[in-house]
Formats: sequence, C-alpha cells, structure tokens
Amino acid sequence: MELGYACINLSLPDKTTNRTMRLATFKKQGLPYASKLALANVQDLVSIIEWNEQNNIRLFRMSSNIFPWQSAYELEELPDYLEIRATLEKAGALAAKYGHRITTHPGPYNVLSSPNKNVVDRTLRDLRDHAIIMDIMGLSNTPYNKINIHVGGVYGDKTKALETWCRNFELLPANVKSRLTIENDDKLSAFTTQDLLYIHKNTGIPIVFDYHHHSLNTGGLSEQEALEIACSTWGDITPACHVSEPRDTQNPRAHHDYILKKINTYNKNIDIVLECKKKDVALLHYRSLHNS
DNA sequence: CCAGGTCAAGGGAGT
DNA sequence: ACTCCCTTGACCTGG
Repeated sequence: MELGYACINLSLPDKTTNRTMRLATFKKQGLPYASKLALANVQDLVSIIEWNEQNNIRLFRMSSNIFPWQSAYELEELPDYLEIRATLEKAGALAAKYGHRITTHPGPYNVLSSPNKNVVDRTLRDLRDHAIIMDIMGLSNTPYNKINIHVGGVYGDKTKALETWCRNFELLPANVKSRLTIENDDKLSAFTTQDLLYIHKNTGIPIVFDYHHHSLNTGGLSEQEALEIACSTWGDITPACHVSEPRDTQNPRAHHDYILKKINTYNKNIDIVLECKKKDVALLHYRSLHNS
C-alpha cells in the first residue's frame, strides 16, 4: 500500500505547480506569460517529486493547473515549449526511476453525462489536455496512472445520465480512455459505487472508491462491500482509493486538515490518496499516528 | 507588503 | 437570488 497526497506540497513553500492567472491577465499578457508560468510549474514539479522520494512518498496526484488556460492553445505554441517538454520528460523519468505512481484528477467541470454539447466538448478537451501532459511524462497508458473524474450531473434520471456518460466516453481519444477512472459521489442524489458498476460493465474502466464520499452516500452497501466492488474492477492494477475526513458536522462534505482515524483496508492491497487541507504534512502526521 | 475582494468552467444543495 | 462545495486557493488591486 502506498499513501499519497494531492497537488500541493506545504513542506516546500516556494515550490508550487499552481501558478495561474485570471482571464483579464491572459488577454493582456498572452502566451509568453502563460509559458513562463508553465515552465516554473513543471520545474517545481520536479522538485516535488524529488521531495516525495526523500520522504518515502510514492503516490502523488498532479495539479490540473500546471498550464494556465491550457484549453486556449496547444502546448507547442508556448515560447518555452522545448524546455517545458524536456522538464516534463525529466519529471516522468524521475517518477519511473523511483517507482512513483502519478495520477490526475480533472475538475468538476468535466461532465461526460451532460446533455449540453458544449459542456461535453469542453470536457473532451480538458481530458485530452491531461493525457497530453501524461504522455510527455511517459506515464503508462493504464489506470495505474489514472485520470479520475466523477460522472457529473444526474438531470433527474440517473440511468439516462449513465447511458449518456458511456456514449460520450466513446468520443475520447485512446490515451484518455485507457487511463480514465470513475469515482463515487458524496451526495445522496448522485452516483454510488454500485451505480458506477454500470459504467464499468459498459466501458471496462475501473472504479475509484472514496471512503468519505461513501459514508455520505452508501447506496445501502457497507464500506467493505463497496470497497470490494470497486477493487474487483481493477484487474492486475493496484486499486486507487481516496480517504478524507469531514471538516465538521456543519460542513460534512468539506475536508478536514488531517486524517486521524486509522484507515481500514480490509486486508486489500490498495493505494490511497489522502485528501485533506494539510497535504503532505497530514500524510507524515498520519504515518506518525499509525506507524504505516 | 498585506489584507481583502475577486475569480472560467457544471451541477446540486443549502440559505 | 446567492453562496458554498467539489479535484486544488491563487490573483490582483488598493491601501
């Protein structure tokens, strides 16, 4: 089992892969500035991977903000493209050398279940953009290096939304399809682990089990039952799961700073991304609590 | 330099 | 109608 964290390293305050800009700035400064930010982001990605190795962390979710306004251009158009590409290749080579599992989690605006063509088109573009970065890094074309998303909207008819999702899945390029995974939701109206089996059966892609989301939307399954269903969809690849704790009772969906409770893996070999505000600090804290 | 207001995107829930 | 929440707070302006 590997423990990992998401997107931000708090132990390296000067290193970030999230430099971005607002639309007004992008319009004013354009590709040269986007290029400058992206180059700094990928350089810091290398530093974070090195730090992860030094701290025995071999699972890491990359930020989706490495390239500001990526949907507005092709990477080759960036003035620093060659250096950016070389740096990404270096980051990927380091991850390979150290045996790190690198994943991504594109945002909630990726909605393959949408009845709106523009929304689906933007989703196809964003997912493609994630795959391009992962390709440059030389990450595997499998869910070991997952591109993980949620289903999206229900629109009052879960079955129909799932059908739409599967239909739109077929529009994705091969380098996305081969990496894509689907995660259970935390809202009662949305998709449970059981619901996601429909997608797995129709597309073959694995299910990412989120412990916290499950606790808010069990679909009548126990934690162990749902985890085992999700794990059964992964074949030879170590299943990836997400763990977080609620911020407080008023805000049960928001994430807590740390993970306090010991995670029950039910004797399964799974990799776990911790989702909490304190990131890498919380991971080291969890290890100190539970000696894992 | 810092605090505070503002910021692309979809959808749903709470106020 | 507005705010918060999710994959992740970061940007930018005015003082």
